[in-house]
Amino acid sequence: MRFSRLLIPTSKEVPSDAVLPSHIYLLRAGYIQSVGAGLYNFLPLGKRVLDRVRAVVKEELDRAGCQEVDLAFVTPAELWRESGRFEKYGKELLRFKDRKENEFVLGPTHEEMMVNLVRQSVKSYKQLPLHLYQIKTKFRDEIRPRFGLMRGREFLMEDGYSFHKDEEDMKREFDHMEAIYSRIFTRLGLDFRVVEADSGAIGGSGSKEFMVLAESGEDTLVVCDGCDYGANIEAATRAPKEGPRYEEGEEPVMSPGEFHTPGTTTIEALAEFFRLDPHHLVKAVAKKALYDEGREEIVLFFIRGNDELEETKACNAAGANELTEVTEEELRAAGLTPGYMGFEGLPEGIHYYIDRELRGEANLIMGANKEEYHRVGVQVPDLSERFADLVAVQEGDRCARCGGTLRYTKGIEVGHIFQLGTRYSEPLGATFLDENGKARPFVMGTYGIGVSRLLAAIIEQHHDERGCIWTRESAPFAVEIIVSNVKKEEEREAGERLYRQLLEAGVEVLLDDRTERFGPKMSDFELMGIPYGVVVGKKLAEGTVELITRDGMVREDRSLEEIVPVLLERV
RNA sequence: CGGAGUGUAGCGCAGCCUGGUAGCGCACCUGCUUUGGGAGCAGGGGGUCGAAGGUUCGAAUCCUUUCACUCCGACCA
Repeated sequence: MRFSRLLIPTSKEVPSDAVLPSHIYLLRAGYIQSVGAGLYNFLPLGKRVLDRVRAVVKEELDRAGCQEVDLAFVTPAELWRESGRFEKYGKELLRFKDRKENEFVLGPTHEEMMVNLVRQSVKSYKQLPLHLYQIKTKFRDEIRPRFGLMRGREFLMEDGYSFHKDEEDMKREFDHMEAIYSRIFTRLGLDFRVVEADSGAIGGSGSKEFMVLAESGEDTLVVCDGCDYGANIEAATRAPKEGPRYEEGEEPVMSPGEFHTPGTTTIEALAEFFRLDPHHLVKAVAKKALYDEGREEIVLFFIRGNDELEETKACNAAGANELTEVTEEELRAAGLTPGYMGFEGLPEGIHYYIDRELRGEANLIMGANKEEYHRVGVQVPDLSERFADLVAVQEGDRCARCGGTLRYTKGIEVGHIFQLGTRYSEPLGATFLDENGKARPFVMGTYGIGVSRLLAAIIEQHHDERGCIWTRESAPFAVEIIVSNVKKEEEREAGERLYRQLLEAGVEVLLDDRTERFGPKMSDFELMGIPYGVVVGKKLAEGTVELITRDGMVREDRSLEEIVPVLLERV
């Protein structure tokens, strides 16, 4: 295509609200245009990249035996009520009514729709397994959209759903999709890691996330330097934390009892007061848990003094939709004693959970539920239903698998696969007849790739101070021919000739035939990030052109005869 | 949802305090010159100043209401 005819509104100005390289460059290079909070238009260049990325996803999925479908974007609210997610999904669901006052939502994900489709058309185990997917716009009314394509409200997502006769076959497909997704991200040139994850609002048992490693990622990952363990902080586990080492006979031993501890409402103050490592102290974290139909209650979480509460884990333990902050006044109103709370002697009816690493521990200090008093020599009773994994893995903790050291790193979530089980098929009454003619709910898996987010992820990982650097399978064009001065007949003609040759060879090529000077053309080339550039200019007199590899801006002179074969070899 | 801030030409901004003909840079159009790193000169087009109401002889400017957007936090496949 000809640059002079393409709508590529590049800009020198850095958009004031953009901070991430991907956001800045995609806007400046004319890939996308902002239209509102979390809403973007894809301009010709952006659309080309989107189509290429989408094509890679489609090609791999089709080859893996998945079937593409396209479901309605507007979905009846009734389906969401059936699955129980109308409430649980919360404010992210954009709801509205049609002229007949029927309620609808814009699809943020399509489990309900897909189960509905399958329950109407699949009746026998002979039709299983079945994997259907679509690549479609989704809408989630995010609380705070930001970072351009990274977290938009409207975005393009590949969502796949597999249906199986049993757990075992579902797990087979889950592993299969892990391999397929890995192929997709590898083809797109991404450095990523597959990590264990929390299942969030989608539900289900096991889930894994595909994380593109980048400083600007919004997710914190825990990785092991000794093995290939990796997990989202929300789901990461560790070997039980070891306490401080003491000399023989130096370990703290306390006889049970209450102790007057004025002014020790924080762990630091308490550790100071007893001259003890916080490892021996029990921290109480209070949260307000929100449930369906607006029900809310105060829940307490007890963890070690040197640990931090991991909210997602805590939320799962409490079975709540959401946890929010609770004020000191609310705590007192519930009969609690902020700063001095412990799990013994709590008022009736207060729900609490204890971190599983505290099970069986003794010689602890914890609040006595009495102003200015702590209990010492506490032994944790075996209340099996109270224990849960509640704490955030910290840097330096030990790996549960190999004992190696755990570290944090940042990642961009570009894919997520779930072992769903019967989470949706059961409430929606989606069943098939097995070999014995018995009705059983489908066992499901669900899989998602953030296609538009991938554009941002690719740029986050592949850019320099001048602009984008697209990878081979994501680039809007493979080659850009830069005619240095189109008013020079010989340069223009040589450029045109090269352009025709590459087109005939089937190369996606962009010809910069604008009357601009050399400077702006080079800057635009660098900003847009097309992998290869060919400068037709000065050196034409010697029968050579300049081949530029965008990644690293490596320049080499090539004769007019060899330039086409050389390019064909590389793209 | 809490805190802060911004809405003036396509983009980035000044003007507002102290009311009196709506400006600057970039971009755009025309002409000439220039052409290997975001050119120069000359001329030109474009804005119901986010919206509604009020005060006033007169409102971008003061007052009230409202909408939108952004940032920080909480939150979030």
